Amino acid sequence: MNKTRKTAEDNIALFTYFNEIAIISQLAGTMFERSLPDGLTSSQFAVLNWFFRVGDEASPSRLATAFQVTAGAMTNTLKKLESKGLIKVEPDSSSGRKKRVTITAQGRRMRDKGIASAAPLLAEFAASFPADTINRQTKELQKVRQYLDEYRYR
Amino acid sequence: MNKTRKTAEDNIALFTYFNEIAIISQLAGTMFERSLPDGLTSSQFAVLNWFFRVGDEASPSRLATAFQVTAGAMTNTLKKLESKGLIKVEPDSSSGRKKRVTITAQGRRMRDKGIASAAPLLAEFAASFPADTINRQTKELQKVRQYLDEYRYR
DNA sequence: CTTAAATACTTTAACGTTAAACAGTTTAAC
DNA sequence: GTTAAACTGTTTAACGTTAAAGTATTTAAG
Repeated sequence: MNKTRKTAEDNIALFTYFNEIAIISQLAGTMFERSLPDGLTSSQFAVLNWFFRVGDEASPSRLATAFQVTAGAMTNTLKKLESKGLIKVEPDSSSGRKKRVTITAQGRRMRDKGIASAAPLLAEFAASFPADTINRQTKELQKVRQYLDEYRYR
Repeated sequence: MNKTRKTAEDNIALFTYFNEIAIISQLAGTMFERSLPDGLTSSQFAVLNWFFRVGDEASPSRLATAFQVTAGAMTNTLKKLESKGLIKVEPDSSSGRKKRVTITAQGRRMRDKGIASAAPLLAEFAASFPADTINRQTKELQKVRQYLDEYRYR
């Protein structure tokens, strides 16, 4: 088998790999979003959950970086959340171009409600896929993510 | 550690897992699409490549199923491909509601050009991630995909 | 100081997707 | 034969995203 041939096969394998990832992303995203309450989207929930996981305060750009979306996309998500009263967006006293984003009490309740709504879905999934299997795969995926993330800015 | 606590941790692990997948899907999709020639999108390329991988003839619904998109999305993709002369869409003589989709010679050339354009990207990736590692992960991802696919129609 | 560059965020247009409504065709039951 | 259900594909509106242009602010260089 010559080198060209091998490369061609590798390419097919990589297409398959990324195709599986794309389909899982799409199916899981749609299913998860449907399980959320009050028309909450995955993006919106992710932001609410960020406050639970990471901290009480954020800037739009920090959130955009955390979720790997453009600043424009985050502006849009934050607007929706703010109009629902789930977050508060204020000018940041430390800098006139920054904004200070915080979660409201209502936002915290919505995050908990989201967790509860999605729980059955996640529990069923967890029953089919052991936690340690998923955690191992997560570590492997993180390496791929990190690679792509660095490649992107070369 | 009680059961409720464990479930909460599992949920966080699953969020992380699906979040990694979503971000990889987005980054890889964007990067790959940028590497494609003549404004070809990932979806369009995927259809052209399907003809190479699977067979010479398809129906819109078969392609929609293969790529897990709605029929409407496939209609849109096929229209674009047809307007570029990369595929041919005809009525299917075997059934009045089906259509018969085939790739043109130009479409085959575009598929090859797409492969060539994306090759450097893929080669660099392949250099960082051994083929057998990727193939093992693909198998694991396929199980997850299959699960979601079945769950979806329950 | 002045000014150019970098930073933070918003706005707009374009794109691909979904869901839902729709039209035409085939299948199957009676 | 008639008719209801299932199937195949299209159209439309809405949505979240990106890229690019734009506004406002801060930083840094001269």
